[in-house]
Amino acid sequence: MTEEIQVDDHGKLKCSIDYTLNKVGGKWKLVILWHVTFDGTQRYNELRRLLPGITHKMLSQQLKELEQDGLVVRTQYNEMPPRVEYSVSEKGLTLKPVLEAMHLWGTEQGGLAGE
Amino acid sequence: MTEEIQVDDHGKLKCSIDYTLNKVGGKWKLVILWHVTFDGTQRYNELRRLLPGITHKMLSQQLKELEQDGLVVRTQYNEMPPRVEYSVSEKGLTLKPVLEAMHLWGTEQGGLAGE
DNA sequence: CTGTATCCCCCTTGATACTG
DNA sequence: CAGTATCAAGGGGGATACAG
Repeated sequence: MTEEIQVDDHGKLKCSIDYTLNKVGGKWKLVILWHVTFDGTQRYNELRRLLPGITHKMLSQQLKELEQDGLVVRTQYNEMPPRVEYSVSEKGLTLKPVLEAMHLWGTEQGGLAGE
Repeated sequence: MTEEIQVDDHGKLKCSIDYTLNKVGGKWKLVILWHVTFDGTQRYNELRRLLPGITHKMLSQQLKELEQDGLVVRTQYNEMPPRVEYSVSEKGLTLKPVLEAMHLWGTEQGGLAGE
């Protein structure tokens, strides 16, 4: 299969894997999606807690991109102090198979436990 | 699920997604694995053709890491001119569900075709 | 053909301070 | 609490040359 490789005008590869990586590639996005998908709606600071090592800037940046791509939903409550919640969108839920496959692989390959 | 977040001594997240990203994250590895998995064994230069935009350095570097992680197998023929073939390993095949999930998602979200 | 080594630029990321 | 702005630093990645 896949004998025909799709290439655009600039010579860039256009395979579906590539497309997916462009949307959710990088160090953080899939982990963020994992949490909002399986742990449910999270506040901004809760996400910080869940993602040790992430910086302020990275988190807000990645969240903004995920929101712009329609993968997460941002809900702001105009209270004092402010409260903002992030949840997975319908579209974001379509990534569940990807998340589950990666979770399963990481688990089976010994990613967790006393290593 | 997953209320217990695994963290190591250095405060780094230790979830299975994270583990997987460490092994096959980045711009190229999953695409390389896609090709050797579904298009079969490939020579070095064939891979270059299949991955428009990749540089010499990146390809050999990524291949080396994939080989060291046991995900691809490198076979060298001592001929003249040299010939080296890369194929997916048994362990590499365990990533098939991940590749398929990402391929499906990329396809459904309109990653291919006239966009 | 299949790499490795070197140099170097730039882009991502981090740290910090500031805002609503 | 939930961000944004700014600046600086580091390293990932590119171009090129060289090697087996």
